[in-house]
Amino acid sequence: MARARFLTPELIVRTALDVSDRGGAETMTMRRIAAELGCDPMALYRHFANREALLDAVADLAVADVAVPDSSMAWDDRVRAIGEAIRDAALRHPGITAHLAARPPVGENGRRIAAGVLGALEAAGLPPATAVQSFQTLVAYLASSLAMAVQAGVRDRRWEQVRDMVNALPVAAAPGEELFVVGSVEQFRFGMRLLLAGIKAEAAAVS
Amino acid sequence: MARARFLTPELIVRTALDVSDRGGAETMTMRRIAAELGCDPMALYRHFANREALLDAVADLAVADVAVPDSSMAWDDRVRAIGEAIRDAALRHPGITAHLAARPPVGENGRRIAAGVLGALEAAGLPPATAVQSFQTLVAYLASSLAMAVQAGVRDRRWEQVRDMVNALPVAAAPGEELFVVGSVEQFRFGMRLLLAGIKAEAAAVS
DNA sequence: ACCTGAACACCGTTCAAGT
DNA sequence: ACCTGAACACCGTTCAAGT
Repeated sequence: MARARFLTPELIVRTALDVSDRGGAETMTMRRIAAELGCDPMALYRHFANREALLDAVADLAVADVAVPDSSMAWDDRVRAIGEAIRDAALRHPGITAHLAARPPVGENGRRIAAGVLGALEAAGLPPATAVQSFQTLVAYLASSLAMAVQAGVRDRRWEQVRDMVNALPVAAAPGEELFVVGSVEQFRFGMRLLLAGIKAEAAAVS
Repeated sequence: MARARFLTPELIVRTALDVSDRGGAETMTMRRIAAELGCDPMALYRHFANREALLDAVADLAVADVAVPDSSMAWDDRVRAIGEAIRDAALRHPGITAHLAARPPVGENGRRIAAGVLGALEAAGLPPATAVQSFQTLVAYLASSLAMAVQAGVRDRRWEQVRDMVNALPVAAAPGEELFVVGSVEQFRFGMRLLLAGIKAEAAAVS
């Protein structure tokens, strides 16, 4: 093995995301990533303080290809588009989604996307303080939705318990089962609709 | 040590929550819980299939004292009250909150609370399918909010990065910093307000 | 029937050493 | 300057054995 300093943060992060894409969250260990790179586990600590810092960078990379629409698009369509793009990114990289959901990424891409959402909310006519609060609410909803979408995607006995519990709730009349699927796109869009309606009400109250 | 079968699921779960309350999530290991009980780690596996199953039970116990208001209370006040009670429970048991947020509890208490929320949503005049979708949206929002409330509560250098990122977002005018606090009660209530406004709009569209 | 103990196959990370 | 290797202090869980 060449001893040249071939190790860069970018290469480590890309390799870690690769490992996670192939084997899931639990395979993304310092030892496994190092093995993939052909280096000693401890070499990674030259570039990241610890495992969490590395996972932060991986989470930010996972949302790298989330596009932020420009202001020619209506503000609510912008928010919807960004939300769907983040959800798609999470489904493409399920192994890092739990980390993504647990802590909003504060790296380059996280900040870029956050600025896009906040811009849309200000275009909605919200005063800055309300825009930031709405932004935070959207982040909270998104985070859980990503995690749920991924968990619903894997065939998981444990997650089916949640779906079964929701289906067993006492409702007056039983609609089609497809509506009850936890983590589905339809469910995701319904939640976005509620939040956007709430934001519109805030904007209307101001103007 | 007495060899009598003193070990029960209830005692194990209560002890685990105790350990978590005192030392946080990372101290809640099979080995540590067993040490606290004065038994062998493997004795726990006689009552729980694995660590995840045990944590599920601990999460359900953590929301045991969340009260569900009866139907004399207005439906939206009921939803708000349950939300705040769950948030309070999470803050009282921060060590299990990440698990609680990652997977809605499907135990006795989880089902009881779920039925309470769903009852309130039907009282709002939503048709069953919409009520279930609204319920799921509330669960998603709540889950993230709990995790964020707990993370904001601990003095955590990493979490401060998130707050700093939000504060650094380009807004037209800078409001008071207290509005920007990620995980605050005010922020939590604002999100509930958005969702309840959205649910009211759904109910109005039906009637 | 219920609990134990040793063992397996891992972890993240520290520290002293190599080149 | 950068990487290595052994070691530390842990994990969850399997399996065969004890009483």
